[in-house]
Amino acid sequence: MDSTTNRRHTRQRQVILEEIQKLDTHPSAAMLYERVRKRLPKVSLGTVYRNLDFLAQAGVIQKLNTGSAEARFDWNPEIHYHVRCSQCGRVDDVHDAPADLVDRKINELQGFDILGHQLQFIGICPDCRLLDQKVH
Amino acid sequence: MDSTTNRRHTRQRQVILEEIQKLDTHPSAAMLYERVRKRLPKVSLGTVYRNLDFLAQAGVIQKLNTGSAEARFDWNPEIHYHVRCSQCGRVDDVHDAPADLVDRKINELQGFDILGHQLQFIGICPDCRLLDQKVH
DNA sequence: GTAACTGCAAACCTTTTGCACGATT
DNA sequence: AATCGTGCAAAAGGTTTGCAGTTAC
Repeated sequence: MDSTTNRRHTRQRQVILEEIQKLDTHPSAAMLYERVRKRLPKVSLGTVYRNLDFLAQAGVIQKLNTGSAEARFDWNPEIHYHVRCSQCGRVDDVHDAPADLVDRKINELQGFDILGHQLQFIGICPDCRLLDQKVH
Repeated sequence: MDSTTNRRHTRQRQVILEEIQKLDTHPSAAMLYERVRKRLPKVSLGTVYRNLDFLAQAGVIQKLNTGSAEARFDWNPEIHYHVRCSQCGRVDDVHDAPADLVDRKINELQGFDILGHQLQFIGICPDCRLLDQKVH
């Protein structure tokens, strides 16, 4: 699927995109599969993966690598930052931190051509902290 | 393996640590397994995984989540930044970028207790760029 | 009509785990 | 002696892929 490839507009691709765009929770492929399946019961997990990769390649959405094994997807392809809870895996966007913590004009670093960057804060989310307090 | 657990000093743990500390290449578990096996031919991959997790938990080394499926390990547990090549997966430390790009004193963000952060630049490494030029 | 896309299932890859044996304290 | 760690193999979890049939253009 290079840039010269024709792209076809399928119902599956459309629904997958719509479902991702409804969510601010940075869902995994499996979470999206569940939701898409409610609208297209015969859709396969393979199709979900293929389309998520396609959409990420095309720059329509963003694929996040979190600490866990599974990838998460973000409807917003712009560079922005995330906080991840080390206990439950919840991923939120960062709103109130400075938007340009990292200089976006860095385009060369130790011989690398820099294309982008990812910044992720790790912490304990409010829900997990409350749980902790009840346990101890 | 909580903090009250007794830790035993085994030959395997020692060798795994030594091998990681020899490398600046941020090896994966499988890469380390190959090297450790040259010194301890009967070592198992499970033992490598268990010890890498143990050492990371103990704060002796650092576990990195890169873009790919496999985790990489870094003998240096201090916060520092990485550049990853999106083509070959090579991971280098960032030396010449400001060490404190991100304010380490951020300890609260949208209700999260912040424990740390990870910053990773993504780009094309010198080797892959050269290859590209030869192909085109 | 043709190339792209899909569903299905099998395969793949990395990581984890159960268990019996072995080693460290 | 107690229990933590290891080797082995099987299983788990997430993702990719081959193939034959379907669909968009």
